[in-house]
Amino acid sequence: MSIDVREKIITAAMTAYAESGFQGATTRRVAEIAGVNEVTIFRNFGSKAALMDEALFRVVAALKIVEPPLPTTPADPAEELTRWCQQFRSQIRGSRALLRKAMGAAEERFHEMMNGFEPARCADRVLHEYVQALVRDGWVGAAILAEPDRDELITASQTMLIGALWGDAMAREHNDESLWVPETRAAHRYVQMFLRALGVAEPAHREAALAAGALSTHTTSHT
Amino acid sequence: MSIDVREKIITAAMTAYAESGFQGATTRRVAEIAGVNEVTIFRNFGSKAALMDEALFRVVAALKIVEPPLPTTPADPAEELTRWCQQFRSQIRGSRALLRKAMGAAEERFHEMMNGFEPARCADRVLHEYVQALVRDGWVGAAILAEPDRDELITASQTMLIGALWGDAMAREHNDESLWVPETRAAHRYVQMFLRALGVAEPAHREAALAAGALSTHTTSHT
DNA sequence: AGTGCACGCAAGTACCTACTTGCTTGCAAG
DNA sequence: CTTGCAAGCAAGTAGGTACTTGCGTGCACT
Repeated sequence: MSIDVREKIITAAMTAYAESGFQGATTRRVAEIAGVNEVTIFRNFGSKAALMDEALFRVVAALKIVEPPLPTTPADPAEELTRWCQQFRSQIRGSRALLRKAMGAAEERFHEMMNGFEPARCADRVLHEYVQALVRDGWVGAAILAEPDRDELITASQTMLIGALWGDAMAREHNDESLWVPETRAAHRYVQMFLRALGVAEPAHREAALAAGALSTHTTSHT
Repeated sequence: MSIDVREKIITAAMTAYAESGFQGATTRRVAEIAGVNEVTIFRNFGSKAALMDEALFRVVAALKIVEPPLPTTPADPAEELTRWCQQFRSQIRGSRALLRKAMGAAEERFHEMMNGFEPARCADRVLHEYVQALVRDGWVGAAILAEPDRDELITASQTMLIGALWGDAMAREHNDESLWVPETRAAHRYVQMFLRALGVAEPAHREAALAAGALSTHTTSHT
């Protein structure tokens, strides 16, 4: 049974789908790319829709979970977030062609899949938890904390960071180069502005601030 | 010739395209929606591709230009940007279904169209100019201006704002509600955090700062 | 009244699609 | 050696697609 015919077919389906979308990814083309007879597809998956569903599921699964995840207690926000954002961005970018098609063509299925994963491990949730930890551990600036609408402001900044990463991964080639930060430094810059908006200080400054103020790091560590 | 058959067909094409994409928008369905015979489509546009091209062109054109544009000299950044962002967001949102399909299916054509407009009036350019004006007129905080990479940081914050608006318009329904700022206040919040990241003060505070410093508003008004 | 013109209608062409059927071939375990 | 299973191959089915052709019909202008 060669190595595994199913695997070859699925990756071929991903390729074809990324090139031409669901309707454009003919069973003939998929078979050709996989180096397999067309009937083998139907014997293995039953129908084209079932095959594409499985292929799409895998892509979305690989997309939604960023490894390694953000730590539960921040130590160096700028460094940790930059690494995480770079990883997230490159995951999206790796499947951007397929994602563009799937967002439009398989709207219903795509929606289900995006919501159908263990939420706690999904990228946006992980970021949300991390930012909550930043607030809890006294990283966030007093100016933000004093705002009556601070929760909405924090949520907005998360949306902006995730939006920047998606936009960068998906639309960079659709716009003039001068409107983008060079790819190698992009994630770093987004994180810098994100932290600046939240008033998150450098680790050194935070130590000083915590020592001066009445707060201690470990009082809020449970619950 | 009724009112105008071409118009009816084009709007029908948009509807069908938004529902089912290029391949899914059958000439039969378009004809049915328009209340027109199928052959009339071919007599008027020659081919399905030509029709869809024209429909897509109109949508992209209406999308890329935000009216009213941002002023050339900022007076109240928070107010002006919020209004503009709300408008931009709702323009995207109005065509979000169609855009999702077009981004995937008509990738090549979509790319050409997005780049094919008078650049000076396009949304991202307009924002860019406005931010340059903010810097020029002394709105931006000293902390940012002191950074050696300030240009990249400013570019990054623009990307984040535009990314947030696109993400909000396109993906709001794909995620848990708790991860989003309520629709009515969303644009306002993005702008707040955008200005905070750039260190842009309230108009009142700026007056004071300008009076205290050596800068005057009109010295840098040309070139 | 008469002359175009734009549209409706019915039918048809050529092609591509997902999916099926019946049979052959190779290969691995008993 | 034989049995069974997974894949290849060739041909076919039923249906949908863009697009064409030929003809009838109503309406606007002169």
